[in-house]
Amino acid sequence: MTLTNNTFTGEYAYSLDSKGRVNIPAKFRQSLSDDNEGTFVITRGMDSCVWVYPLIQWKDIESNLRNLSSLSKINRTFVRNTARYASPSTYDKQGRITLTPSLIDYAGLDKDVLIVGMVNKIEIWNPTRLDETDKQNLEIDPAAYDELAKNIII
Amino acid sequence: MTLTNNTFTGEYAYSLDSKGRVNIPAKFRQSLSDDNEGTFVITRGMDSCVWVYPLIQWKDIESNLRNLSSLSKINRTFVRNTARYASPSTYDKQGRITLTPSLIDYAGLDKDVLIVGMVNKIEIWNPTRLDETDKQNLEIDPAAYDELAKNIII
DNA sequence: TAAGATTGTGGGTAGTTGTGGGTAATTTCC
DNA sequence: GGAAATTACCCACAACTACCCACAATCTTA
Repeated sequence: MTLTNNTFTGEYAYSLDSKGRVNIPAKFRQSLSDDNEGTFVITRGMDSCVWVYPLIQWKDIESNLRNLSSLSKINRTFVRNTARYASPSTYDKQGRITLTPSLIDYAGLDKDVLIVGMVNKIEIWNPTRLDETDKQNLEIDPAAYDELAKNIII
Repeated sequence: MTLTNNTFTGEYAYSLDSKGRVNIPAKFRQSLSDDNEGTFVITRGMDSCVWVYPLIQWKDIESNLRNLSSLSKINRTFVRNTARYASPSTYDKQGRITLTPSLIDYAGLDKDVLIVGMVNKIEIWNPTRLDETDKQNLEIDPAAYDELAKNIII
């Protein structure tokens, strides 16, 4: 059952095939609203994973980028860094999207991948790397958590 | 599949042939709306790369330039530098545009080039120069960068 | 519990895409 | 005006991609 459109939660162990395709969990596809036309935009995540946005979510980002004048150097850099690794991918009849070799390399993906719902987007991880990242995050500054707590009620 | 007209994202490694031709990635050509008549306007970028605009996007810039009064010195300089190096280029049956020797020289292009989608335009880079530019940009003011990122929820 | 539908995974094939080069038309220059 | 250089247009081909079908495992439902 779908709770809210374009909202993703949960974790799934799937596999990347020899052609660079990964299945998008059926639950995630069902959550996608029709105006996405079965399309996601994949890009580099801030951690070493792949970020997968529903198309309409990405379009929003895109229209913000479009309004940044290229006269400013910092704008150019920001637009370039954001747009450079992003590419749309429509899922096939079997529900798979194709990842670019460059993204597979960036995230260090192998056959086994972990797909994680991140509410408004999806992350694709090499399971080993996610473990390592988790461990590093244990050392996170408790003060930072307290700061977060001010902004969100859980 | 075309998501949005005249919108470009992603990075592609292509090659410049001995006749000064570069392929425009198929995805970019498909994104071009018909009123562009397969034509781009190529010019010098503000970084050391070539900027490639869809024709209609360029026309828009042109009309903005028209509104800048030549009474101001900075306006005159800006208009001159922008208009001076711009020339239209229609892609051939194989999807390639021809770059002028002057632009190839300006961007220091060699056989291998990197084509980067910048949302409303396209950049053509010598990969080495882009690397260098990336490194320099690490020294960019992080506060200003964060300010930008804050307004665009990624 | 059994039949049917759905889901994840693998692979084959036809069409598309990137790249190189050839030839005819056009332009430039002496 | 004619030769040389440049440009525009065409063809060829290897590599890649999108699309299709198949099948086993899982889940749903009666």
